[in-house]
Amino acid sequence: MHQYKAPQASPYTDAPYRPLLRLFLSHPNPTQSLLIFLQMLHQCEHFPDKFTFPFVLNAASGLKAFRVGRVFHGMVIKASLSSDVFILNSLVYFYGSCGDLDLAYGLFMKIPRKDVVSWNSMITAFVQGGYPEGALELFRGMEKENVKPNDVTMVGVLSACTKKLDLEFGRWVCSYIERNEISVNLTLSNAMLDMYWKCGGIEDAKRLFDKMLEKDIFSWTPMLDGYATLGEYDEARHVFDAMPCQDIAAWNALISAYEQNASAQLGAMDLGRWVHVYIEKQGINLNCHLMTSLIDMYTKCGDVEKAFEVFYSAERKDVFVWSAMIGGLAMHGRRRAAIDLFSKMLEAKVKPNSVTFTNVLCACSHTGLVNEGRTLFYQMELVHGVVSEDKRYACMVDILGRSGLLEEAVELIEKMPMASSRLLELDPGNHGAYVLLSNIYAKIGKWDRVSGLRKVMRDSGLKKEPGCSSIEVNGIVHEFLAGDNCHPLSKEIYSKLDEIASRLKSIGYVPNKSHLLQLIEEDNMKDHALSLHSEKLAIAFGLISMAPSQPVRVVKNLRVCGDCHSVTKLISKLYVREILLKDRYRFHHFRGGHCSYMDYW
DNA sequence: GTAGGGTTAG
Repeated sequence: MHQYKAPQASPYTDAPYRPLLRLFLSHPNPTQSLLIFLQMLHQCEHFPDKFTFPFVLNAASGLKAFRVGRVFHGMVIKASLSSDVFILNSLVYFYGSCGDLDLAYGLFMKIPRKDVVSWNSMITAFVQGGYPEGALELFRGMEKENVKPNDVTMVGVLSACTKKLDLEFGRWVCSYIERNEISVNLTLSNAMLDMYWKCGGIEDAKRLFDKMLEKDIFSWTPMLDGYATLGEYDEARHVFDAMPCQDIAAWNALISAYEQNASAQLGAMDLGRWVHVYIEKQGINLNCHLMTSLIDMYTKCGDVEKAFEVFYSAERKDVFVWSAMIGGLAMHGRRRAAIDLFSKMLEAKVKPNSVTFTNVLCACSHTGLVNEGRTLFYQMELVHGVVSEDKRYACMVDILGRSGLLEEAVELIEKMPMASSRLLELDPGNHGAYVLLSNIYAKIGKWDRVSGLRKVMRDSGLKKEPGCSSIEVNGIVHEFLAGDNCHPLSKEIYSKLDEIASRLKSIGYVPNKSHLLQLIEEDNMKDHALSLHSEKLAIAFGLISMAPSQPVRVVKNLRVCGDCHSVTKLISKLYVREILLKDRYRFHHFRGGHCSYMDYW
């Protein structure tokens, strides 16, 4: 309908500018790319053509800039380019990146002649959007439509297997790749490797890794991560030494693996130190991220001084570094130090966030600094503009409850913007707030509220984790559940517990059964089972199997109960033992009949 | 010109 025009004169081509645009749009910073693009739209008379939109959409995908991408989609339609398969594929990928799977899928379905990239874009969108089943269904759909999958397809499919932890199907995919002679490049090998590790095909992973001729950081990191997660720290160290270069991701993989592993908090301390020394030796730049991980690791392993060393060595400290150190001090009952550090943070003009407040409130909560806690709580919003969240309300309620200010605690609960019935919606996986509220209600005798809360928990299918304690003896981690008699030395452990009980009785100790919190957390237990809590089993095992000079280090997944706390204090005196007990919230250091937490268990 | 792998702090 239009007469022919030279390309540079047509409003629908940017051909003269394309090389320049491409250069700008491949800029590592997509914001810059988009700004340059928008500037060009304003300044030149040419309208972007079909070769430019994929670049532009890519930049929007990288930024997850939904509204910007929507505008581009509109421009595509206006320019009658909405049947171009390249642009459609980019749009599918764009909507997927923004997490809108419905829009992505709707568009995908409307692509008249889908090519393999269309399928791959949609498969990737499903995998990255947390819907691996959809990805696998599409893979089957491709077969039906006779579209031949390529190596990129297989990366997506393997990624879906990894998300589903489906080793069997993952293995089938690997054999499919072989049968169909799909070219296996480094990326695909790495995807296979990751799938094997994450799905538990450890031997397959090792075999594949040994067979690989070419390896990069994406091949090494899963190996490192795999061994560290398995607790095979010697192997992890070998892998690390063999790595041609160790980047920040590798370090983080290693450090976060320790934290997720229960034994990490007990026995991996040596490796943790080694990691730190290695980082220093290699002259790796300790960024704030890594610094935070190290501080966290040291405090979780019980070495506050080492954490302090890291903290003070930092030239620049962001809010994460400060918060981690404050949290670490709180965890160890170093209340003054935690509060002083918070003041220093304010002096350093670092703006506290909600986590900082939670941590500093925890320091008050653990050790009964009721006035400081109250002041901070009310300053938080007024002075610092941090909005209260349920976690911090919980801390404040805890402070008041522990100090016997039950009326004030109840008042605060009533005033909470989120009523107790809404707590589940806020944080469905966390029943800590329930336990706390139950505890408060129980203390003031509001039993109807307690049973009401328990009903909500039961109805919502909130599973109570069973209490479990671990102890490392001679490099082996032993785990105990409450009332457990699976351990080979079970008989000896129970006779040690009997001995402990009679020695405690002889000095006039009466078991404390009033710890309702624990009855709620471990409610399968009856009162008479109080003496069988997992931490007591672990401590008894430590006493019979370790040299008297060695401190007994126990890690419990839940909060330690009041009776166990009192008993452990007495054991530390009667048996002249140093006992370190790490529970879900804090680090108790028992020595000579005292705990670093005093009477605040 | 479009699609792909590890890490992501309290």
